[in-house]
Amino acid sequence: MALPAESGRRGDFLDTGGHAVTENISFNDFACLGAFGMILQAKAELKAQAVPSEPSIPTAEASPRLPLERSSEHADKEKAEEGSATPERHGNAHQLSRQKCMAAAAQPQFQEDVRRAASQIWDQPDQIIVNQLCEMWSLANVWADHAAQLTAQSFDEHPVSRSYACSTAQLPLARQHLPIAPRALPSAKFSRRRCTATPQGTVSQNVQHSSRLAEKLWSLFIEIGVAGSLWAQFQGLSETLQLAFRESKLDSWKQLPISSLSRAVSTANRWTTWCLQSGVLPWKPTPLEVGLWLRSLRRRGPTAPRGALTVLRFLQLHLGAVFHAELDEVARHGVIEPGHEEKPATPMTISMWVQLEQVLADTSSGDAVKMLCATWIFLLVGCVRFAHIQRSSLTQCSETGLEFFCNRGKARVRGVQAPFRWSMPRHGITGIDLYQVWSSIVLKAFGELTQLTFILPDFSPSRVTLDKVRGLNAAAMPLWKFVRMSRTLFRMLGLDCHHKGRSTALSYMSRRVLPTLADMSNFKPRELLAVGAWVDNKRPSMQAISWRLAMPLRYSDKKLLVARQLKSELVIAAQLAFNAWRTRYGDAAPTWDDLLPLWPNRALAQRRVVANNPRRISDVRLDDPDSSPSAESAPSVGASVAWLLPTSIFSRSTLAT
DNA sequence: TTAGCCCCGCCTTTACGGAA
DNA sequence: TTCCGTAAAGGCGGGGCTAA
Repeated sequence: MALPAESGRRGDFLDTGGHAVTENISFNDFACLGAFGMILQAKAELKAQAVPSEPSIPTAEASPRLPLERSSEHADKEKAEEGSATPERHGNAHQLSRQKCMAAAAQPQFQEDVRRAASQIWDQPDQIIVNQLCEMWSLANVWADHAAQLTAQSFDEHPVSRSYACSTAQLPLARQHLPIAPRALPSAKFSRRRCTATPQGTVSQNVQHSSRLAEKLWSLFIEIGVAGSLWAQFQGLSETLQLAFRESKLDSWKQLPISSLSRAVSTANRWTTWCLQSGVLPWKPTPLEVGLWLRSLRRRGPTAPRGALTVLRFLQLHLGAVFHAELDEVARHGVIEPGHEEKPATPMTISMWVQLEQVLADTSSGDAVKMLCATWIFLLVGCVRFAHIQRSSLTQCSETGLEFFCNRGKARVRGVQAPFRWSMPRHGITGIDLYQVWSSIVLKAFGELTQLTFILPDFSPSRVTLDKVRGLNAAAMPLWKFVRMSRTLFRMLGLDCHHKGRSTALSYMSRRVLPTLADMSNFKPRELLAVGAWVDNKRPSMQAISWRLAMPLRYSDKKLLVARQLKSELVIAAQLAFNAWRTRYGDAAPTWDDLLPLWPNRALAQRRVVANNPRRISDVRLDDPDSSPSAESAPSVGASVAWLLPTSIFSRSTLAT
């Protein structure tokens, strides 16, 4: 079989006998191949599970290499990383992959699936095509990895100098668990407090607020009246249809976040106030007048004009207000000031990570403190946003990992924010069982986990400081409170977190850790994407790569498993590096840069992950929907427990936003 | 393929009313 | 008087999309 000569171009695929399979396979066709290729791979693995030499993580050894032209420097580096990978093993892995594909293709139902999928591309797919699809996928997957990696390297503007001087022989026999020294909290008055549950909902308050704001927007629509672009159509409707139009508008606005609605209303108020003071007709402005208003906002901050222009576009779209936002005369005033530099949150230090886990493991820590610490660790090892954690339900628990369902993601597809699943390792850098600690508190307070649609419950009573918390509310803690409570906690622990010169507790401190470690581990582009879907689209190469690589990830049946194993690998790597640091330098707190020379190679970390995963998740996964956990069945550390939630949970609406 | 814009949810800060 | 709860608004991150 031949491969397309150049990435992204159309090309012919030839079978081994030199016959053209088809002409001009486009990238879209290739995407389709990827989709059912994943199906194929999943089915093949089910059949091939008995093969003992198959590693749990897709390592370099499991992927046959293509004869792509590569620089010797790169080849040397990769060789060093892969360690024990040999041509023989590559060949064996390739052969195994082919065998698995053929085994899966022999199943009648699967052949039918592939035939049906193939018919979407070719009019009359025959058995040859079906068979060739199997083989094409195994090579295409590897080809995509290499093409993406080479492209990424060619666009890498600021290559990081990495050192892999620390061989496995130099590392001490890394302990599976870091020592968890008893750590007395500075303020003992709240440390032993246990929490009780207090039912409380916030849904109605949010709905009422949304309704109020939506009504205000409708009032603006009426106020704009004939000056608006939608008014003529609206007036042409019958009274019944005008009511229907109003209802549809209100409904659509209520679906938007409250912050967006309130921003639209307040910006409209500021605009009309300025118009009043400046003698401008607010709903019949000239482009010059709108531009001058945007320019006047510069004193509020470097991005204030851009934010205002965004809202003007929103008002144009939703209310029909005419702000001429599409004209350059207006838009050029709504830009960020040149020279403005973004300053993202600094990743949490490894010392802080360890310290939070030590507090979590300390039996003298109170429930509120433990819940805060657990949330920080969840954010870190899960590599998710705080808002997503607070919209997530635990759906599966195994010996080595947890799987969650977030009922609303960030990405929008035609205006709809689709839900998504995410996974994380069950154990932290110190080896602590995160599920055990978290679930014991939640189960004690609420009696069960299946109805919980958030990770961190709000504290009760309201309006109290951390030391006076008595219980947990059946509602998600809002971000502002998490930040405030965390600042208090960090202050008590003597942790110093600053951003832009201010003491703070940015949730992104946690979320940026694993992507940083993935970079230190020299992850491949697709692996980076799997860890946190962290895409730098300001680099065009990465945008293209993210599209290309997201496709097979999206369709992969094992993406959660792969993501969790990659996250586990990073946690283990950090653990090994930290142990090496302590062996050499004692208790001195290292930065991530300090750990770079001690960073273990990937093969070592992967072996450790495999050693820690005695059974694959597919082995312990249960299909019994009644096996949901309860307070009585809370698993203990090391227990072989796995369960699934009933599917009905996925259709449940969110508690609070 | 690439550069760049659009859009909007999320993050963070600030200000203020009011409860403790 | 202190500090908590909340709203408002600026700022940031990143997916979606398209013209060149």
